[in-house]
Amino acid sequence: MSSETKEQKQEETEEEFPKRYDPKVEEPHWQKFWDDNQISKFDPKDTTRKIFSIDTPPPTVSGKMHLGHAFGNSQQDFIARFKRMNGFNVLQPFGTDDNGLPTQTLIQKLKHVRAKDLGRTKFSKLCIETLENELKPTYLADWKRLGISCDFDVKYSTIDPHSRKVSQKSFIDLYNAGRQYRIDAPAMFCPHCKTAIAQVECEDKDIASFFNDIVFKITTEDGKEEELIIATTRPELLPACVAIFYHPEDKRFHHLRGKTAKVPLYDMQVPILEDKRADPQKGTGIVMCCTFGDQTDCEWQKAHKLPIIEAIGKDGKMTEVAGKYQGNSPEIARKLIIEDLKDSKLLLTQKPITHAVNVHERCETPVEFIQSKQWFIKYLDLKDKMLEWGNELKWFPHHMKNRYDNWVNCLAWDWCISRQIFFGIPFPVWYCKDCDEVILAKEEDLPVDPLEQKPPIDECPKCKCKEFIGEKDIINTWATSSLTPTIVKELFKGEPCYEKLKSEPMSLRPQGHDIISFWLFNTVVKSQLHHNMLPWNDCFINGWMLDPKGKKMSKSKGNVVEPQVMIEKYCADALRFMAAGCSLGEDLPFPEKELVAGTKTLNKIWNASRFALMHLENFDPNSIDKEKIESNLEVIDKWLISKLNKVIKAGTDSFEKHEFSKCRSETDKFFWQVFCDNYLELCKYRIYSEDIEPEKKLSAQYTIYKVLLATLKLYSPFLPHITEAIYQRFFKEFESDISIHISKWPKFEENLINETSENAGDLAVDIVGAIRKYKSENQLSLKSELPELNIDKPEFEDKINLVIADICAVTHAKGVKFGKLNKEPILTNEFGVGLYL
RNA sequence: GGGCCCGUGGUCUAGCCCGGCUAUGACAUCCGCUUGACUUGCGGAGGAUCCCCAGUUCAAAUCUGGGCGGGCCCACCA
Repeated sequence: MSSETKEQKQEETEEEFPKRYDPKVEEPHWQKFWDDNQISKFDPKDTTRKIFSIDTPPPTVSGKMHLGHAFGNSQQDFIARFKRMNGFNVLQPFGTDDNGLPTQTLIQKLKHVRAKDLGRTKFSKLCIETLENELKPTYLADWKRLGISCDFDVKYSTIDPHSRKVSQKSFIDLYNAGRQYRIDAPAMFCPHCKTAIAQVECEDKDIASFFNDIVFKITTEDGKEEELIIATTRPELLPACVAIFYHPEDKRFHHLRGKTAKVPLYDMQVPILEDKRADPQKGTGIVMCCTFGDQTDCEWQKAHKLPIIEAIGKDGKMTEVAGKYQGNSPEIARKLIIEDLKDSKLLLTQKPITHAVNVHERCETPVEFIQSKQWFIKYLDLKDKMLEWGNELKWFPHHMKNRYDNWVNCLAWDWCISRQIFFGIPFPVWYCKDCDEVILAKEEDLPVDPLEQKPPIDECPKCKCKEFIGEKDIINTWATSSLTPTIVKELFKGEPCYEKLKSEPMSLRPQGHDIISFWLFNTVVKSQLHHNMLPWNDCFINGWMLDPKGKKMSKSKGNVVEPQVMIEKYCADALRFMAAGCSLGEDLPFPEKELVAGTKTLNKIWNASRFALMHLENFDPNSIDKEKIESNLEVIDKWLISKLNKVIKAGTDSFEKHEFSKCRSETDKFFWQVFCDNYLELCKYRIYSEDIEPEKKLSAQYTIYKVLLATLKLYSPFLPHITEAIYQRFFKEFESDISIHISKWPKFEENLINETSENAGDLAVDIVGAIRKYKSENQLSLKSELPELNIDKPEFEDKINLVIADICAVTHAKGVKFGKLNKEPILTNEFGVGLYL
């Protein structure tokens, strides 16, 4: 070859396989390629392949992917890609959770409107338009930019007509099954947002307050007055006081049993009762029960059938029972009442305290309990079954099941699903104006909006009245998002895969540990109630991505790390590399240096591939006698292939258990230490030498091809972009698959495990290592030539003879001799081999 | 109050289920080298009472019990 053509050739290679890997160009390029070629397509017509279906967590609106998403979705994607390469028809849908209060709040803020000014219909329209046109496209772009292999054509929104239909049907089915009931009940209520809220929407907040010792008066049998001191933080609830409790074993108060006490400032007598929920240690040991100061008050009301006096109304203000305090907020009323108590000498002391108060997590307003008609799902009777269902699920990691069990064991209420907000899925229900009879929508009419549409009947079946009122409340978002498996499956109605999908649980639910008690739990409950089966076989619980100091990321703390910024600074593969390094379920402070390590790995993969492929120019794996080559492989090649197979085995086994991080670390170790640092060096002399026997060169080329391709495949779920970039540049020509991501996962070939070769190879590597150490300690260049190498273990002669050429080539030794020399060895290696020069 | 997880060189971490050589790797530090893919590289060095105490065992980072420390979930919070 003339020097001119050689240069030309060089340039061509450069262009085809540039010296540097540029993720900013490559990543978007391959993302488009996958889109165009529908690499992540779920095939609904395919009834032969096994389905692997993932109940992907639909992100809530905000329009931007945050690091937690990037982390969790990457991990989910590793599993999806692994399954795809293992021959599964993978269903990885893309949903968004646009339902409910978060959306309502966001849209109000973005559009500077108030939901109640527009009304439900107009406001909902605005929400949906903003979601579809402004927020979702950004979301989708973020997901694609990270290389998540969802089938983006399989999409849903928890507010779209399809989900509305599924959700409303769920309500009707549960109603017909007798599990849906509507009662007047104390429900947690946010006076600020003016809606009922569920237990899970509350959080604790420390608030400064006062313990007020208040005097209740009792008239004893002999006509004398006794004073009863009660400590309370909520004197404004005095008008709603319905009873006084002490602990049954608290002898101090036994004499009061059956008596009544007068409520200060109000002309009311309330009974004095026993209940073991009253704590003798707390306050004065005696407690007043008001409608509804807190959860215990609600329980007492139920247990002792106490009257209900509403002191706080649905507008968040004091009601008429509060007398002169009517119309004030509870906060103001409290101040006024305290003043009046002081004036009447009914307030003994005030002790400042800080106590945790249940507040609505979105607005931090203290939660009140108010009496109203709410829809509940009856499920407290199923606690034992719920525990069984939890046992049937396969948990990764297993200990996360404890949280589920803990939650079930602590359940105290049926599930309140009514919300008094504007944006969401309406109840498919009307009420008869006269008798309040419930009129359900017909299934074929779903989805319906009872505020816009008429009920399916003209007159009430009970009272023959012809007027109906549509339900104004909407269904809480969790009651819909707990239906995601059904929402996804129903998208395929009429497709060949539908029956199969419907008849079995989905394969996997990946999600964070923070929502085990609602999303996971509620999904299990709904799936069992509706379909009598688990929603999925496995659930995979990922941890939280914390800030670099290990604190929770939050906008208010200003410690949010944005994945988009990290992708820009490093690249998507680097971010995914990091996500692949964390073990299951563990929270993890954001390790930015893992992204640096990822970038280095990408560089190493690129360069090693570039080197390897440069020397495979005339190698065509399809026109060689594979069997002949395989039976005549050089020892060091067998050594490498044997080690590769062990990595394939370990990597595949751990991936099957969703322990992808082990697969990454095994691959890392093999690729970097075995393949690059040792093998490529050991085989160089065969590659470069002009006068080497062609078989020996071919053996190296065959090995490089095979091992590099397998390594890329092992890396491909984690690093989809760079592996594709290399596959397309070289391997595609010889392999039939249009993308590495739908090629076959490397197969473990037990017959290629070769302990003899591994021993010999390990010995060679060890001797090379010893020489490198010697040179390093003597500050010699690694290229410096050595005279003959003497090895004092003749029993290794056979083994070393197999790899002698490789050793000499790497250490630049002239040759190797065996036998003891009468001088100190330069060093001794771990095989007890003394080396002499 | 109930439950769960975690505690390993300066920092982060693997190993723990299933006990066994000199405890893994990354980053950082120091010394050296530039081997015809890679200064985003290569070789080497220093650096760990594996939280503490007790027990089981020939043998404990690993198993058991107790303690200390950190975190999370749930409940309570008159």
